[in-house]
Amino acid sequence: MGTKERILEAADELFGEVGFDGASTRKIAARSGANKALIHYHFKTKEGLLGSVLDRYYQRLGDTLSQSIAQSNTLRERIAAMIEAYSDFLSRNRNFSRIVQRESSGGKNLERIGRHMKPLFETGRELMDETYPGIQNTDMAASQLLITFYGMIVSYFSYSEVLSHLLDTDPLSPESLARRKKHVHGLMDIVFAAIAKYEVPQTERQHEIKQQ
Amino acid sequence: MGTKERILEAADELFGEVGFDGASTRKIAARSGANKALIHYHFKTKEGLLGSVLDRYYQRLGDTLSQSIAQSNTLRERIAAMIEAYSDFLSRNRNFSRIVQRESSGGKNLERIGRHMKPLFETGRELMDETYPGIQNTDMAASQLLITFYGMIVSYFSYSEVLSHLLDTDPLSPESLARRKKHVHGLMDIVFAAIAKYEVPQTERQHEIKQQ
Amino acid sequence: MGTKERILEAADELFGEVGFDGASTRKIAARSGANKALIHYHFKTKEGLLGSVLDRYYQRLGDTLSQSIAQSNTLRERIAAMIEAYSDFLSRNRNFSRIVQRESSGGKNLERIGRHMKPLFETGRELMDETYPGIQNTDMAASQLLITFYGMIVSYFSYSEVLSHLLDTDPLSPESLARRKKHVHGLMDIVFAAIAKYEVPQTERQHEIKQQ
Amino acid sequence: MGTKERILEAADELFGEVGFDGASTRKIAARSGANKALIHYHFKTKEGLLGSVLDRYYQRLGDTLSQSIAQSNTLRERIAAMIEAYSDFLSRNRNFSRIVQRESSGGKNLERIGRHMKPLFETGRELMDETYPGIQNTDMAASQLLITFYGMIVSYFSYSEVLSHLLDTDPLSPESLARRKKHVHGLMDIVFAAIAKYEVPQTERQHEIKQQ
DNA sequence: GATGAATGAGCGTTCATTCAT
DNA sequence: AATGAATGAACGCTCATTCAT
Repeated sequence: MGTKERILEAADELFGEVGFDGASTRKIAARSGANKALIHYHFKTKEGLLGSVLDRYYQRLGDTLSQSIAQSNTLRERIAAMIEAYSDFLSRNRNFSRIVQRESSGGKNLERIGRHMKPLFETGRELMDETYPGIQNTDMAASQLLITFYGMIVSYFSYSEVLSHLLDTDPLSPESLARRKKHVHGLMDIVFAAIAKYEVPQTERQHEIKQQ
Repeated sequence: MGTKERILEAADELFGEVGFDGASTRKIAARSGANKALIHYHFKTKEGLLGSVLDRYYQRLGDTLSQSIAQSNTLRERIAAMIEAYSDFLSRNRNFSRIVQRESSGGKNLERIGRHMKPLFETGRELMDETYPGIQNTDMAASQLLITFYGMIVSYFSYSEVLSHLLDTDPLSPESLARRKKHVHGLMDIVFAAIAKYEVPQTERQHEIKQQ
Repeated sequence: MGTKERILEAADELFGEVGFDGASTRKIAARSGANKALIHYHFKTKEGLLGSVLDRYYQRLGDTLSQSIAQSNTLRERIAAMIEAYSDFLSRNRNFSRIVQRESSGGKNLERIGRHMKPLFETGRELMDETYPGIQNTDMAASQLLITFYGMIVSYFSYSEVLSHLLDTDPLSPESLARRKKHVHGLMDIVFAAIAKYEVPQTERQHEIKQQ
Repeated sequence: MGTKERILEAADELFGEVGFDGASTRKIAARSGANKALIHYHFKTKEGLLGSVLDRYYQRLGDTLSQSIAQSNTLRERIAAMIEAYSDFLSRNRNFSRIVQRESSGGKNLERIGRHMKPLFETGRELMDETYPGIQNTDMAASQLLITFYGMIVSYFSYSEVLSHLLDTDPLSPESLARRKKHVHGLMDIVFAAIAKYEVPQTERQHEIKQQ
């Protein structure tokens, strides 16, 4: 592994552990075994380093999600696969959710995070609208549902350390993770069953008829 | 407003805007109009100041939630009222969710946050188990549902700044907030309708009968 | 002497010896015996410290020049006294000319130096025009003469270290300084004798007559 | 233009603009379009680069002065030509005076500057002593006059940026430069007229007679 | 001749904290 | 309760320079 990669790895860890402001370039250099000045040689600024860390994560996340969608057949399966993949990615990359969690509450990288999430969000929205066309313009609009699913998944990881104070078990143990996953899928089933019954708006139905 | 209170107010704002590490005692002193050394006179350390800010918030949150529950009659209403109150509290106290958001991803205040949330979490769990006794030991266990509801509510605020990049409208405008609220209530209705049908486990039902 | 004053003294010396960029806040702190952070506490920035050093010098220079002028009777004596005082001030404050020398060749303090020199320059100009009204609008205009006198005096000190390579004697020894001074006064005599013969412009002379 | 020459050019500019300490090898490399390490390949150290820049200037200055002297007939004309050429050289090479200005106030290149100026100074001195033999051992000794002329010329350029704050016009505009030049020549005339009357010391005159 | 990576020292500045008053 | 001065540690970053290729 090259020096640049080792710096990224160390920064990833430290940003996750103590946050952007809490991590110093000195500590990052020390952990990666690189010279302090090399960080600025490779990444210009500490901000730039965080940017690279985030870019790397979103690159991987994007790849993971595309693959998971590609392997599914029906639309309904794709939604489930996407949620499953996201959930798995977060549990495999604990630092990622921690970093995004903190940087999303204001900071210089909001725009970068937004830029990265936009295509993912759009893909999810289109997929949902296609699968459940009846939800458009209702309380269960695709964007609302996405935020809800995103929130119920991400929060479990973001707040896992608080949860370990509230629950009797370690929320990140394999058993706990499996239990959480079953809950998410169960809840998805309940919600999808409900919204499957939503009527497609009249105007759209006429439009469909005409096209036939 | 006394100097101590003004310091708390300034710290609250700055911790919310730039995070604990990003806020300096100098800036807090400047914004509150107090002398830098006074912060340590009143709060001993910067950590202690954050602790006081958090304590103040959880004190208010606890009061708000108790009141909202007290004003409801049926169990079902109490759950809804609690979720409603939490949601309103977060939208009225933007800095609170930002601070908790960041401090929950590791940090020295995890234990404090856990300590404050424990009674709220327990109240919620008991309320749910009482209202829907059938969910115990199922995928829709009270603790899972609470995490889910908490996540879908809190995330909307935590990620509001990212959402403003993903949506076409300001997620914190009164209209957007109202729309989100309708979605949360709608989703609650769907989920509660589903779990209301869960059968109470046999052993427990017998137990209930015996108590009668 | 207070700490702030000691910092100013040390900064004065180091700026003179190695220039603004060559002097580090660490060295200034070390030489003054003060804590490094105190420099920024008292002077905000290193720039600000240089500003204070310059202000202090120009304050003293202004006082010195006013006194020297006040003690003279005739106009002709005042000019000589001013030049004499300036010359003495530079020889007593070796660092001052070095600092001004360097900062005058571009830099952030040009405007400050200009601001300080303006009243001195104006005083000199008025004094000359009053004493030798005939020089106005000639090759020997007051402003040109001032620049010339200023240059021939200041350069001797600014370039003294180079001069010590060019001359056989130390240019700053009392004997050398005395010799230089005699030259300056001698040259002044020559020039003043010449410009004393300049005719006052016609229009002005008529004006004078009318006033009589 | 070769890379080495481009580096020299960039260093020249930057040393002139921000001084030796203010100019970094990185910026010099960037401006010249060369690799940072190449500077050390060609000039060994940053000091060495400054040395080369100065050498280049003094080479040109020496050539210019020799030519100007060569084209004059009488001794008196040669002195005037030399001063004229120096003055023109400074106005054509703004960075040169700035660099020398700063390096003359202490620094590691004092000796180098002295070495370069020595022959120029000696030439000037001999020329003056030859032309006005009466000034030897008087207040108007050749070395004093040279320093005076040098100072009144050089200062105008060194302090031009300060002067632009003191005067109403741009001191480097063609008009201002022409006006300054007329002043310098006028003053030279006054001084030369005066020293032309100085009696040659008795002993020397006898010496001269004997030589005839 | 030319380059990208690497280094150790040092930069100006800010930090939370202490203390005497 | 409040303040101005002071402190030592640490901050992000830039420096001139070296070296293998």
